[in-house]
Amino acid sequence: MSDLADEYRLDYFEEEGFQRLECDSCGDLFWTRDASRDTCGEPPCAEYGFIDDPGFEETLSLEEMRETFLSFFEGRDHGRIDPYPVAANRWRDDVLLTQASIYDFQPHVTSGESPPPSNPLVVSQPCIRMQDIDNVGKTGRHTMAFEMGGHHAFNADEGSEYAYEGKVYWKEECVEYCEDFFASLGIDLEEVTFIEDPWVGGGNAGPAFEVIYRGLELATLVFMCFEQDPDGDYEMKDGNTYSRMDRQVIDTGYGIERWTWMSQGTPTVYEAIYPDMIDFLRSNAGLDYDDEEDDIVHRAATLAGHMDIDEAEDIEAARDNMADQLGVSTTRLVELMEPLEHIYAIADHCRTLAYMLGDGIVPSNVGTGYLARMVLRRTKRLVDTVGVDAPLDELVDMQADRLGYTNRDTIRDVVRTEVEKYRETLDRGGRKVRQLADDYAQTGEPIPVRELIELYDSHGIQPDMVEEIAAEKGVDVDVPDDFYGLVAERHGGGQAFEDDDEIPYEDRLAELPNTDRLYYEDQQRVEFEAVVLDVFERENGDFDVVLDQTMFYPEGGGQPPDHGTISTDDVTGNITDVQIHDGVILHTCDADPGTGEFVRGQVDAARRRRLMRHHTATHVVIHSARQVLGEHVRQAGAQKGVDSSRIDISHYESITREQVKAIERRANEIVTNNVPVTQEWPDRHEAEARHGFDLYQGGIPTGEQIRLIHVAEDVQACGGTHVARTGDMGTIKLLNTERIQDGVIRLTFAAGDAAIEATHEVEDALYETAAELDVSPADVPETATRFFDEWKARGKEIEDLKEQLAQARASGGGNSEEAEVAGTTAVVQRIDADMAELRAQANAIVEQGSIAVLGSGQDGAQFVVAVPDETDVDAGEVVGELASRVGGGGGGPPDFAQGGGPDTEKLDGVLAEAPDILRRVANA
RNA sequence: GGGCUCGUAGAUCAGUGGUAGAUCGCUUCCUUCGCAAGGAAGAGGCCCCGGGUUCAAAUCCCGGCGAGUCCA
Repeated sequence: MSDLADEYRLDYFEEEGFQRLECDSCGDLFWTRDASRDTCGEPPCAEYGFIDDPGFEETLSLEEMRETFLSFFEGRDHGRIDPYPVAANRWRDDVLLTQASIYDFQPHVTSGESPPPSNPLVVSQPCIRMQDIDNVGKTGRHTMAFEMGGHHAFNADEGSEYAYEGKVYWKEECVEYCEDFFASLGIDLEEVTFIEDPWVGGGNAGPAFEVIYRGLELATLVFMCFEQDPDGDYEMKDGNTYSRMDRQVIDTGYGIERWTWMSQGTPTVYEAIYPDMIDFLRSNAGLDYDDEEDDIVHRAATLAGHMDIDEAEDIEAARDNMADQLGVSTTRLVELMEPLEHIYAIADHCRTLAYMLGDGIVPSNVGTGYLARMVLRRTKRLVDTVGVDAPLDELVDMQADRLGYTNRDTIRDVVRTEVEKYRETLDRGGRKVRQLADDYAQTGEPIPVRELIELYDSHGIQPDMVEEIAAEKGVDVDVPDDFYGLVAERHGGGQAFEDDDEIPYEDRLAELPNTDRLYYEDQQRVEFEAVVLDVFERENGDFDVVLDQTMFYPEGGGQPPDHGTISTDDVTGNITDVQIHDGVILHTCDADPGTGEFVRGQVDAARRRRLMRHHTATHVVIHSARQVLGEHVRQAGAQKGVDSSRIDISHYESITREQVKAIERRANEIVTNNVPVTQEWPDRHEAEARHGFDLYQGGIPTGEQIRLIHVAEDVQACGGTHVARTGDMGTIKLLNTERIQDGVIRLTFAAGDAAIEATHEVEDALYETAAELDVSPADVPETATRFFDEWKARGKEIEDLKEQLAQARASGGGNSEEAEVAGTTAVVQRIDADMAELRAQANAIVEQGSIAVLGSGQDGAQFVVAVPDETDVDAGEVVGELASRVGGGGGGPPDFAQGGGPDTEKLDGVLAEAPDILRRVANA
């Protein structure tokens, strides 16, 4: 095993007279110019040393700090690039949110597949880290939303075949840049420490420094140069072994907020970065502190570094400790600090929401939408707790305004919709808990944990809300410490792994050249000639054929593969599937054309035309949906087909019929305008700069160049095949909309002849209905309503008549037998009617004070037995006896029972025995 | 992507195999100059849809649709 220690021995440190020391308090190793230092300088080993005593020469706002950082590095040959969205899933599929500036360049740049937009480069990247959520407001330094300033350099060994090559700069230069930047802000470099803190993440690793100044970590310098390798020489803190790779990436993170805070020396970072919002919230919540109280708050701020819930094992103990040092009671400290902490958190969470919603995330119960929902609900709770009297959409808007978002109306609309949904959930939850509390109030037992878990997991009701409501009803609640652990347990741990499509002949494929993709050269052509490069026999007897070039479109981007034939002079084979693997296209064929043969290919033109129409229509539909519903609409999945296609879009409400029509109108306008559909292959960074990340509606392509499809003013990165002009689609028809998740709507549509076919189906159904009702199609809805109303009225009338008939029969005899049982008259009667009528009849007889035993031969043999009050005969038992004789069963309460069986022919005989049975039961 | 919960009168819900209920709201009448309130009577249900089990399903089972919620 190699030691990482050597990695930290820099010539720069040597030349500048640095010492490598060990922290007296935590034992971490660090580098410093000041040989007399005892500690590493980071809390909890030290306290904040800049509160009310700014650490830089100048006081800077967040905006000024960002600009200072960017222009410093720009002036040192770093290309300045625009920040990426906070929704990282817009350009990569392995994470949800952007958590660091290096995310912008993963995975394609860090892997060497694509070149960086500039090398070296500098960026100030908005990030969101949900894992810090509990620390926000408490430590004074943690924020969920923040800007990470990063200067990055991508190095690759000479001769390696990456999109970049050679050395830009490495550790020595990086540390020097960092120190120069500090120096440019006028600080004494003697006070800075570099703590050795190896970094591991996402299969890569490397040495790294945490850069500390006056108790605050201001930057992290990561030197990514290892990759996971079971035979590697370096064992890292995650327990895995790593080996050196042929790329070296400089990954730095400068907390722009913290640098701003350092320059101002305010009690917390929040007051430094959005002072106006903090002022607004404080005065709105009525938090006016006098000088003495203010003094406590300020002094507490210097100690707040200890509040980190990751570090401090017990937040209570940390508070006691602080109160002790400040000479006030813990209660008083909490009383002063807690409302402030809430306000800080509100400001931060609103900024987080502004980022998320501004980037088009729609609250939902899945993915990033769920995270947005969680943050919003938490924020709403804080706002209510601390007593801020302003609508949440206004608070989020303050941040959206500050951050310069242009879609502020949509953001507010989304927040209002979501707050309303939350209110309904709380209402529903409140009712549910009250009901439950009433139940337990009766028994006097506390509400059990089982119920609490159910309330939270299935209904989203927090245990503290249950406690609150239960307390009103005087019911105890026992919330266990490991509550959320118990919830997790209920979900089980099983994680299904998806099988990668392994190809048995992967090695041979790797040696074949990439197939020439003729379908990009001329998307309208369906015939071509090619040479067979290789043939692989599949297990089921089919063959996978590799050609030097092909017109067949392989499955991809939601577009199914082409079908068709390939033929030599001797053999013709049907192509049933086409797949692409690392640039090599496999044609699944039911015949073997023979390696080296010359083949003619013929694509199934009708199928392909339909797929192309649907693919272009997909672009047109999402473009129209964005125009009708708003810019936040984004593709959340799509599947093209031959008869219809579907596209899932993000949207926060269900879509109205009017909106569907508007989308359809807009889409067909584009069709009617008959504009050309064009493709181009620009450099990916150039394309991103020109069109933004909305390009990637259908997924993230790889490579230096990406293919763009232009349809009218719509531009999307897309690998599919398209019609030449929009008019070729003929027409676009939306067939259905459904809400497949909260916040995700599925639009099903058809284009061209498929649209006509789909319309015919709907019309056929309507015309058949109209013919059946004998009215014109336009009158169908009205007629259906009338029929339904009449049907209901008749049902009531029949019920009424049955009642009357029963009364009449009961008083007018009929074919009934009478017998004396238990001092009462028993009426035994056969009426071949349904159960409802039998019941009505039985009730009528009982009202006259007699026992009723009724049988029906309609629909098998059925009985109803009813007994007047205070007559000692169990109707249930009687029915049981009767029913068992016709091969069935029955039962019911003692005064009214029903039953039956299949043997209808025995009915009369059984009814004749009824008086005997009644007597037997009465005597029992 | 997975787990869980729920669909019954206009609203909120009870009913967990055996005659579909409560509260509020609604209609009419009584009391009142009128309103609020009170009293009396009444209307209002494809028990989400489709299959299955059963003599019998709102109730149990399966599938679908719709809503909610927790987690990745």
